[in-house]
Amino acid sequence: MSSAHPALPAISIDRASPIPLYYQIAQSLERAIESGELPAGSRLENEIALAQRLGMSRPTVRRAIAYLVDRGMLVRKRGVGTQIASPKVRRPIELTSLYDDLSQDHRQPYSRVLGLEEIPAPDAVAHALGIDEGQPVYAVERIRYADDESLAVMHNFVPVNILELTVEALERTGLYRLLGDAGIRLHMASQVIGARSATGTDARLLGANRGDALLTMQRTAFDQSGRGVEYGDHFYRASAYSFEFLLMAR
Amino acid sequence: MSSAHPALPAISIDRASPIPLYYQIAQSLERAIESGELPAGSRLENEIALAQRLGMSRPTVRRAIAYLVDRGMLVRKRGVGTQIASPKVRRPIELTSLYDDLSQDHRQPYSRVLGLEEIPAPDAVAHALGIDEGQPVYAVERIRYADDESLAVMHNFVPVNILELTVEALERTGLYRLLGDAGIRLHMASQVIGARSATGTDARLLGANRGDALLTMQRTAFDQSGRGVEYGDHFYRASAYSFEFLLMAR
DNA sequence: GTTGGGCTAATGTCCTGACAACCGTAGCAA
DNA sequence: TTGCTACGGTTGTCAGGACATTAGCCCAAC
Repeated sequence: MSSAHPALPAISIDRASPIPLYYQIAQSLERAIESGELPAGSRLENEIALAQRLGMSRPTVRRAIAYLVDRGMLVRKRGVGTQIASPKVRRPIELTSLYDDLSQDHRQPYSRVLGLEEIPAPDAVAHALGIDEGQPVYAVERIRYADDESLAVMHNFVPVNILELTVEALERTGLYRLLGDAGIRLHMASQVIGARSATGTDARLLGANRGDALLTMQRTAFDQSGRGVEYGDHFYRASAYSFEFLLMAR
Repeated sequence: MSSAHPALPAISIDRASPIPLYYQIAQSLERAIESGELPAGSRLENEIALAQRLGMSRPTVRRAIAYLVDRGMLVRKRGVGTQIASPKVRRPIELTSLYDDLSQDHRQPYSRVLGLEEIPAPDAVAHALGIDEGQPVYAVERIRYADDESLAVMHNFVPVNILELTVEALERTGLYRLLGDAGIRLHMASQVIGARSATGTDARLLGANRGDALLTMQRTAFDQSGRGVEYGDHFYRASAYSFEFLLMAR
């Protein structure tokens, strides 16, 4: 039941811009899809026609489309055409989302720094980050609150040569923002998620009860060159927190 | 410290094969990397040289490299070159892994089917899958064991028009294998992971104790056209199970 | 009614060629 | 010694073309 006449989205291209043409096309299409100008399920123009209409080559248009297919916004079927994917599947995966999804809620996130020191990397941390044992790392202990309710206890380890950490900066903007500001772009993260019951110490830190269910996560984040940038070991009040994310096949 | 003379991996190409050239190159390179012929950190030949040596065009070689960069096996830096990524970051994300990672262990997985029936889709299930409420779906309840130890209780819902389910098939090969055999290729999955304490019923099913920490997961899986294929609501003994996976940025 | 062939339209693969942008380094000049 | 510049090497972008492969449809033949 897709429309027989594919809509012709308005695509503005600036050939003088340093932004690559394929990326400009992709963004224009993305906007048209998000705005509903190209409704889910409808067909996109075929590559040849689109290329001609925009006055550029087919490979460039193909690359733009491939980019959007890769993030799940479009679906291509050989011999058939290209369709706009359903909104359900459109969400991109964000590395930071596991961390900072709070700020997208209406709740006000806040982190209190319990401790910040420079220590030789413990074995487990060094191994995860791929650095030598004993190399100096920052060790940070924080409690995360949302609306005065304690949510999580977070332990982070960052090699000192990555960036400089201060209590003020950590409480102001959060660790991942600081990494980004230092020019470190995260590429992938290895995660382990589990659960356990709260010990007395856990409970006291979180203001919870002994035996309450906790959600635990260990994560190692790598930058684009594969260098280990941060190792974290956290636990969350299960009654107040859950992880939500998309996994892509392959 | 990368080698000044990049190694020249043996790459066998069959131009008569229906397998795309870029994919043949990518697989050859992948084998060379996995085997250690191309050690982590070493530099790859530059695109031009590689293309000439293989007797094919630069775009084809570029596509092969892009494929491997995308799955984290290679790291490219403009103006510098292409390096083999560290093994830590090399593992691809597998949708099935959250399900079937047990078989990669030495432990013997086994699922017992407690119930299999055809029911009208409950609201939550229909909403997750993007189908109309009341549409017929299979409802499966299973217990997963590993070495006679109960691990998880799994509830799955699959639209009946996707494939035919039987108790025998489910106990023989597992749901995801059945979906694959039916020609359904999973594309992405939305997941929510949380934790809670076991109720009396939970404990009885799992052979655990009331109040034990449980790891919970709800997942909706979509095929390549964005069609909802399976919804699952599971809980695991936290002492025996954890989720491990890689997240890629973007 | 069913099957099979052929046509059409669309995406998939691959080629050649050209230029741009970027990184590191070597060399030169202040 | 320090800082700037120029250059070589490498990946990034884009054009235009050719042919292959696939899915869906219509229609003829059985």
